[in-house]
Amino acid sequence: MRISQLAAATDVPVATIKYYLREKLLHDGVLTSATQARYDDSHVRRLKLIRALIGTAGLSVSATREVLLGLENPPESGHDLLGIAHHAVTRTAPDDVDLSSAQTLLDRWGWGAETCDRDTQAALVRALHGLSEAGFDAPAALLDRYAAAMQDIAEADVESVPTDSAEAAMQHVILGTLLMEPVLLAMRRLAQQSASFQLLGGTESPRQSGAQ
Amino acid sequence: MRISQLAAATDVPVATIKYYLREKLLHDGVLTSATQARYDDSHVRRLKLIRALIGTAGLSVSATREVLLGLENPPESGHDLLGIAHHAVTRTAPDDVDLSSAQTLLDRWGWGAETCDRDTQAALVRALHGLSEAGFDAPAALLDRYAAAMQDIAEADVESVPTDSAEAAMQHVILGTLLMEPVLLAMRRLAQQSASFQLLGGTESPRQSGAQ
DNA sequence: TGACTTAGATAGTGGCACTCGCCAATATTG
DNA sequence: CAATATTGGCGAGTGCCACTATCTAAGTCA
Repeated sequence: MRISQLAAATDVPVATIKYYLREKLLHDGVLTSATQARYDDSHVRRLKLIRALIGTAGLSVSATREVLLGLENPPESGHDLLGIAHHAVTRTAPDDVDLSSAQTLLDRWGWGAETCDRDTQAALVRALHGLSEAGFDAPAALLDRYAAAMQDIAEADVESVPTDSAEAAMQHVILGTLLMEPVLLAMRRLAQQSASFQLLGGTESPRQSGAQ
Repeated sequence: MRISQLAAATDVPVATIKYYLREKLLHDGVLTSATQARYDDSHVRRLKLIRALIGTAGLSVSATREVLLGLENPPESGHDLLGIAHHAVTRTAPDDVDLSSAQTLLDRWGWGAETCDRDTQAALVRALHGLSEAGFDAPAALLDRYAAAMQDIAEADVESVPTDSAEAAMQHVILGTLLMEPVLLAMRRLAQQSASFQLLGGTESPRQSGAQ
C-alpha cells in the first residue's frame, strides 16, 4: 500500500500523513527504495486512532504522541495505565495549587487520597476554583451526588477492562478514558435537556441548531 | 476604579482587558473624558467570569461572547437556557451526521428525542463514531450504565436550579453546565484511580506528577 | 520513453489569544 | 504651572499550533 492509498483508505490528506510521520505519531513504512515505502493495515489502524485522539478526544499532537508511546510500551503496574491516559488530558499548569481541599473531598467520597495522582487532584481543585471565581457556589450535597454518579461510572470502567491480555487492557483503558469523555458530556447535555423539558417545561419546541 | 486597578484586582494584564473590551466580552467603562474611564465591581465580576469560561471551561473567545450575550438577554423559555450553554461547547461541524443511531439510544434511555437539540445529538453520534473508529467497541450495557449515571447528574442539575429569579436561573444553568464539566471529568479520573487501586491492585505507589 | 508518484526537507498558511507600541489627551504630582 | 505618569483607542506584531504547499531527486508503471 502506497501513501496515496493510505490517504484514500483513511480520508487523511497525504500532506497530513507526512506530517504525522515527521512528528513520530505514525511509524515509518518499509522503504522499498529511496523514494518509495510500503504501508499496511497497521498504518490504517494507527491513523484512525490518531484522528480519534486528536479530533474526538481533542488531544494535542504531543499528548497524542505520549499516549501512543504508552500504548507501545505498556508499564508493568496495572495501575499506571491510567496515569498515561490521565496525564494526556490534564492541563499541566506548573502553578502548585493547594491540595488540602482536595484531600477533604477525597476522604469524604472514600477515594484514598494517596492512590490519586497529584495532577488530577490539582485539576479538580482548579476546576472548583474556577467555578467559585465565577460566582457559582456548588453546594456540598450536589458535589456529593456528582461524586456518587462518577464512582458508578468509574466502577463500570474498571470492571469492563479485559484481564486476559495486557495490551488489550492498555488499549481499553486509554481509549475508554480519553474517547469516552466527549460521549459522557454529550450524554449529560441530552439528559439535561430531557430533564429540563419534564421539570421546567418547555413552552415551545427546543432550540434547534441554527443559532447563528 | 481605573483600568490598572481593575487589572490588579483581577490579575489580568491591562493589554488583555483592552482586548476583551475590543472583543465585546467586557462592557465599556463610563468615560469621564476622552482618555479616561471608570470601572466598577461589575467589571471585576465579569472579568472573573470571562477568565473562568475561557480558562476553566476552555471556551473560545467567540463562544464566550455568545454565552455572555445570553446571560444579558435571557430567553423567555426556561428550556432555551440550556441551548445557549450547550451551543457554546458543541463543536459545530457542518457535516450532517446520521442522527438515527442517536434516536435509538435516546429512546432506550427514555430521553425524548424531540426534546433534544440536534447539535447535541450530533455530538453524541460523532463521539461514538470516533470511539468505534479507534477500535473501541462500547458494549450497550456499559453505555446504558453511563446513561443512568448521567441521568442522575442531570436530574440533580435541573433540581438545583433556583426558581425564584430568572437571572439567577440563567447564571446557574450556564455556569453549572459549562464550568462543571471539568469538575466532573476530574472526579471520574479520581474515582477511576481509586477503583483501579482497589480492584486491579497497584503494585506500588501511583504514578505521581513529574511524567516528563 | 514519458507521464505519474513518492520520500524527504523546507517553507508557508490561517486561526487564535493575546501582546506591544504609539499618540494625543488627560490626570497627578511637586 | 510644569513635569511626569496614565489612559483610551487602534493597528500591528507575536508565538503557538496543526496542518499545507512546494520543490527536487529518485524512483514506478504503461
